[in-house]
Amino acid sequence: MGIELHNHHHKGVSGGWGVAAKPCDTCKAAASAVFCRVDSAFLCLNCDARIHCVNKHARVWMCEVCEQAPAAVTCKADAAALCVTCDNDIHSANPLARRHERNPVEPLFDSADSIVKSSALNLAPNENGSSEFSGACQQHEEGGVDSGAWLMTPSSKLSLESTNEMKSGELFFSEMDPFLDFEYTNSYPNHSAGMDSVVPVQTSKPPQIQVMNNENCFDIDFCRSKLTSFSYQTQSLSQSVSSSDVGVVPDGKSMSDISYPFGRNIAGTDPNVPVSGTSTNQATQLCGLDREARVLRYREKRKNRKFEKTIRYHSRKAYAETRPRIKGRFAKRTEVDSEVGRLYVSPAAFMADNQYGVVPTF
DNA sequence: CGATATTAGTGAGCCACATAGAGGG
DNA sequence: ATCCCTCTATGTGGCTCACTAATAT
Repeated sequence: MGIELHNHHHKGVSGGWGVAAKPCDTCKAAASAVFCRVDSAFLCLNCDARIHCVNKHARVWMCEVCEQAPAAVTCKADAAALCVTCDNDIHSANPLARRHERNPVEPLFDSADSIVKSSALNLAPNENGSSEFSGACQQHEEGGVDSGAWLMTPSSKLSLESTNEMKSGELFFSEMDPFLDFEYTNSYPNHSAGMDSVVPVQTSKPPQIQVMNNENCFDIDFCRSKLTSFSYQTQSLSQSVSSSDVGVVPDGKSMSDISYPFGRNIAGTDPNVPVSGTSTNQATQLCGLDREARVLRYREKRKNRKFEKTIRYHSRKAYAETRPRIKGRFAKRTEVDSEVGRLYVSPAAFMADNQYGVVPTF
């Protein structure tokens, strides 16, 4: 059941820009959630649980963007696990993206399904009717240290979002790229540094991070600790929205977990997983094609967004780079300069070397 | 703790000239 | 309709300077 919905959303929204998520190599029906390195197989949660209940091979989550390849890194700013291709694609788009802090993804050895479920369990309301997460949130808001929200797994992120929505009714815009679309007023400790908050300074090591080996690889605890240690200031989110995109994706009725397919299982779609309340179910049902289209449009827009200077005419760039300057300003080219310039580098040759469109002028 | 000085960061503007594109013949 | 020519606006990178913010005294 959960897998079916999972798959549905893979194809509809998060499934790699219209491309269906990679199917499970075993059942061929559900979308793969993890990749087993030992077996070289893509597995859905159910098959993974069945196969790896005994043989606990090292597996990794699927890339959250393309869902076609195993994740290779986790991006702190995007709060996502990405494959090598998507990582290169996304984080080479602009200087801001390049500054995103990424860490090698660490394999999981427990059943992915159990991890998902344990995440949900940790989100179950306690006696006070609030989840552990909300407590962590509260602690954070009371002066706690940002404990690395970016380290959440897809499932835990979703759980967090849905729980948060259930609790406060506020939107949780995890889908948004916070550093590009919002003005966070205080979401991160070092926000005063402006865009430098892209790579937040960690004054204290997040509890869910464990140094695994001498290769500076972090063990991202995909199980439970991330949920309880995670903290986020939803208030700052809801109050600091400034982008026109904001009104596009989260509609206040549905979950904002489109990019976190694994989490759907715990969002009320898996009968085996306890979910606090029915609002998430209702919210899921309210996910319409319109919203999916909006989300898709947003993600495409975000993916293609570039903040660096766009060179429209490479030929002009080539000329500008070869032109003589005086204190940075373009200077008149003397005959000597012209000769030197031609001998030194011909813009046409430069463009030809760089495979630009050449407009011969010499 | 407030005032002043210093440092750091940011963005607009300038320059010459090849070229894209519009317009006319 | 097509081609050719002329003219104009555009875009290009490195540097300076003015301004603001942050930090130090």
